[in-house]
Amino acid sequence: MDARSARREPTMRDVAALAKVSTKTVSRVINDLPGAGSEVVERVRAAARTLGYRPNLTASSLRRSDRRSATIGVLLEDLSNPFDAALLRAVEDRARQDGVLVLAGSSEDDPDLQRELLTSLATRRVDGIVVMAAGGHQDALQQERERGTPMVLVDRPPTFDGTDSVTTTNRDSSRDAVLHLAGLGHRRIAFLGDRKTLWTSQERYTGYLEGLAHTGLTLREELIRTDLHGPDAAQTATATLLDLAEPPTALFTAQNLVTVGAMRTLRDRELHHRTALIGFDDFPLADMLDPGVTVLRQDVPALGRRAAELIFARIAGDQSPPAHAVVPATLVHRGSGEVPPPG
Amino acid sequence: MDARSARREPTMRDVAALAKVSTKTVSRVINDLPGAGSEVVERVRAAARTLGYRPNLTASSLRRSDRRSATIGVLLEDLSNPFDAALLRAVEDRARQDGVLVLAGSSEDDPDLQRELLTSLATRRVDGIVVMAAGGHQDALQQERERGTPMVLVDRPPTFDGTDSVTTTNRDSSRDAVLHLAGLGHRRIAFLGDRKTLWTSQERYTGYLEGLAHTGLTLREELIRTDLHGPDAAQTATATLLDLAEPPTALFTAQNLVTVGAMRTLRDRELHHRTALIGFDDFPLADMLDPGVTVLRQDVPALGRRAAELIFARIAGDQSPPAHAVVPATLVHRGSGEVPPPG
DNA sequence: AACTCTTGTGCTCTTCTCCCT
DNA sequence: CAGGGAGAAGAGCACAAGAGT
Repeated sequence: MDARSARREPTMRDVAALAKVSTKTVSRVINDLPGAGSEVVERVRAAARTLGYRPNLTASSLRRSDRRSATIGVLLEDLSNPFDAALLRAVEDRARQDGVLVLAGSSEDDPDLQRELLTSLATRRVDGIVVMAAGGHQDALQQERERGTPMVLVDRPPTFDGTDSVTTTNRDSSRDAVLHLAGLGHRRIAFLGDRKTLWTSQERYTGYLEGLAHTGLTLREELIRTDLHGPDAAQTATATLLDLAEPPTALFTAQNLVTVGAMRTLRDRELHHRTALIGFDDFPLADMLDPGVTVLRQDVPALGRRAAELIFARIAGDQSPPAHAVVPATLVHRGSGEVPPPG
Repeated sequence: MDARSARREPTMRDVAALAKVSTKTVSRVINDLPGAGSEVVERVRAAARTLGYRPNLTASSLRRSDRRSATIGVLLEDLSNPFDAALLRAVEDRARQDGVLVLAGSSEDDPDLQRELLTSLATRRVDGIVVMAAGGHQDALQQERERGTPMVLVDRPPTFDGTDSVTTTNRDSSRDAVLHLAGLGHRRIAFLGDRKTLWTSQERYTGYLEGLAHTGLTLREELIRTDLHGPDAAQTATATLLDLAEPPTALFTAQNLVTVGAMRTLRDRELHHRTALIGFDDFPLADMLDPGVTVLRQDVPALGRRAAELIFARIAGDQSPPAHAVVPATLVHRGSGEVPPPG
């Protein structure tokens, strides 16, 4: 096979020449537009088939009046993260309905990298962008938005006006988790969260505070650990908490990897049946552990679906005021969150 | 903000007009080509900035002689699967070095859907395609390849000639797992695999057979369970195995979800400390279970990296004979694979 | 050397011609 | 000859290559 021979892709002109019609007629046949007799249609189809002609969407979108690229951009934090991956998949499913493909990118939560990816998408003239905003300023996003690019923010809301978003009930669900623990009699409930710059972290922390307030518990600074980036940090932070004179009897871990780190320490100290634990975000096999891990489960597919619906509505010309959809998370009881306080 | 006003994207002509130069000069400045005086360069840059000009890559690639779209396609089975997601991410990282973006799609292991995605990529004139071939015939892949599109198959090899591939040591590693179990004295080792049509399944089964043969164990048909699609099927299949008059003392589960299903049944019957288990493919928290799950770990990032290197080499014009890279999987001992046979 | 002009890329849109009732 | 539909011709989309000034 000499597949790499410089065999030029056949063009409409080639098809037109073979079928002995004008290129415009070929265009009509290819795009199923009226104005071509059935005999001509057949001739053109046959010519296209023998030449192996395939339309060039980039050339087409350049000329067409709607100027659509039939492509959207999806900028997440890390495509290899299961949460992000599920999100991407949900968007892809919706996009396929419209024959739209998805350009995917990982911003690494770095505003500079996000800006680069953004311009990269812009030069390709994508029809719209679904984006998990990187921490820090959203200048690049706002600029892009103000140029008129349809945009939906997912998982984190925009810090500027006029843009749709889809988020989870971070605050309310966190409060519910604390209420659940307090309802069992826990009075010393620790909070373990990751980077404070993340909007989701802040919301979950606020929800934690609301939970304490609702039950009349007093905030103890020594039970708060934040900026835990990754399971290792969470592991040592948990150890520190347990070494307190009055250690917590329950832990609320506000992120996936933090939950894992906390679990490791509880296990190491054989406390996993004596210290309660509720984590934000579900993870595989959470039910197989001993005890099963009680979590707040986000409806990730719904998050992605909603974001996709919004972006395609905007692309289709929807002019309604910005929507800020909120998808509820649910408390999944598996055991670790139902451990009562000692005594 | 009236972001959606039909403000036309500024073109090179607009910039040229404002800077009072020809479009070609603008082109030179934008692409950092020589032949523009420093004073003119500044004038053009300023004009581009005030207009908010951004080059149109689709128009550019149409005209340029290399005709690159600076975009590649990545077709996997399911982007929300952690394995696929890690692969995508690895390819993306490599692509970023070349300023290339990634069009991602899920084929659902459906040849028809794969063909659709393939033509969708083709109409966008991607520079190359990394693809996890769907089961069944690879006609569409072969056709696309024969048109000259650079292509690399990942995780599964091509059934046609002239195309690069990157796979894991499915067979050898499976054999090693069986040898490991046999070395502990196990004589009744069961095989649980998923869809037989999958190349990886077949390879792992063959490795299992080789392992038996190397240690002089006889194949027992009743210890073979295949076509287990998902954890539920694996769970019941495991139950059936354990109900045999002479049940297996060790299980080799040839896929992720099958491993999970088998574990559930072992747990339900309190056999997880008495029946050995080795699974193919690592998964999060495998070390947190009791006992830790011994697995064959694939080096997914390496798989993706290798695939990306190959596709970019081909895009750059590499004409060397097709490469078939094989990335080794490693046996990670965590306990479940080290359970000795009873007695 | 520094710049401009013209042409061409694959396709679609608008305008126009032709031919048949 | 009016009317209409099938098809052709040419311009233009945003940009780049090459020859020319």
